[in-house]
Amino acid sequence: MLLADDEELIRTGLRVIIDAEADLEVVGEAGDGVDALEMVRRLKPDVVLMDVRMPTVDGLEATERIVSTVADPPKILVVTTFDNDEYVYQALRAGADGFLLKRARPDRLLEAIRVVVRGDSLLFPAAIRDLATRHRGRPSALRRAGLTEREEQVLRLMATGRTNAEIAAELYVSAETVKTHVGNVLGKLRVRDRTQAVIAAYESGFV
Amino acid sequence: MLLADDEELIRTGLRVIIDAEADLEVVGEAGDGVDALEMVRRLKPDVVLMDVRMPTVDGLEATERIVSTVADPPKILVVTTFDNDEYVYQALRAGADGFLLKRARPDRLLEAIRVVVRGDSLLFPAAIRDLATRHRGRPSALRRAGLTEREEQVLRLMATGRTNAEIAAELYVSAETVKTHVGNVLGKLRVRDRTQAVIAAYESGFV
DNA sequence: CAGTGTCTCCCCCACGCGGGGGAGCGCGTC
DNA sequence: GACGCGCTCCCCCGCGTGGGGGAGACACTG
Repeated sequence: MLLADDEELIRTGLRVIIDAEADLEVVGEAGDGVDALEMVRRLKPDVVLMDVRMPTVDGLEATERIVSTVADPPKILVVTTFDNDEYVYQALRAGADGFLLKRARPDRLLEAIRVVVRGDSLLFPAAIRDLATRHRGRPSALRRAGLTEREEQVLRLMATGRTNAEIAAELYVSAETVKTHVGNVLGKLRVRDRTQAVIAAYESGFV
Repeated sequence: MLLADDEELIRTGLRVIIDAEADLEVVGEAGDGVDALEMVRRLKPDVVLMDVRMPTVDGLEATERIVSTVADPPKILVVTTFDNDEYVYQALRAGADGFLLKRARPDRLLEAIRVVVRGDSLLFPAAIRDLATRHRGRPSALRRAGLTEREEQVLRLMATGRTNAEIAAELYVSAETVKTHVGNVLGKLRVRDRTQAVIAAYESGFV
């Protein structure tokens, strides 16, 4: 396992916790993203505990580079301090295998590591759930907006970046008809323009 | 624990697996969303295994209703058949505590249940990860688009649904300046209009 | 049967938006 | 100092967009 964190104190703490386990072993420590990438290539660890905020290259960028450039990349657990951290999704999109809070209890930390090592699963700490669900309530808003089937179709096509003319061609109707549907969607969603409608669609998980 | 699935075969299979465990007990079975909601109110289970596709009210809607209307709601594990199921995010946003594939091995299923019961954690099966990371590669596209700091600011404000004039007011610059930045953003992201730019921002995890 | 709702199409009009061009300023680099 | 670059501001122009109005066809329901 490789530890990547710019604070030595954190690295030491993690090392103590991890080395106490018979089945886990720390093979190296990196202080920034560049070091992390280099050490991954050289030491070929099976797991990396990756801090987000680091000098030179942050943990997200490092994760992305590792996943996209290293053959048979290690499992990467992104570790961060704040539970309201907006990096969660970005971490997963960058190719991380898991996400964890630094203040998690050691047994949870070890469990997360084992889960990631063993299978290919993601373990989310509790507080992170809020990030996934922070937009709750709103889907109902969109759901209860009472969009008709046609209006939903149009909204979906709007959310692909199409113009009214393109939507019209896609649905085999006139552009005027699409305009009507779009207008109805905007009214029902109580938004000003198509951009806000698309945002509402994304925020509510509609797309 | 409550099982909610429209296929009796599935319910039976789950019941057999679960009842074999000493610490887990199935207290009821629901065949659709309405039943599930009613039984949650009546039986007050601590966990619900919720299928997505069900008659009357689907599992997502049922989850949302339970979470938003039941006092002290049970933990809800959404169970689905397909690993390319786009319902994952919607499930989490609806308030589900976890997501699981039906074809998961029984021990994984039981582990997921225990994780959800014990703490408040989310367990993602492997294939689900692709959903979180399906837009990978693209963030780099956006990242490598070479947006300047100001352009990033403008893009973020665009992604909140603001007009150029509002962005201008927010940044204390003229609307013409904002137009220039917007134009640069569109060019660098290779998109046609602000709606597509916002979509790109969402798809790449920029927001 | 009448009423409601949805989908379809049309008109006019104001305006935000994006594309084209140019231009000055401050900054750091070579 | 020259140069590149980012930020700022301005012009004109075409057009997609959204708001206002109306209207006919069809299906479903009370």
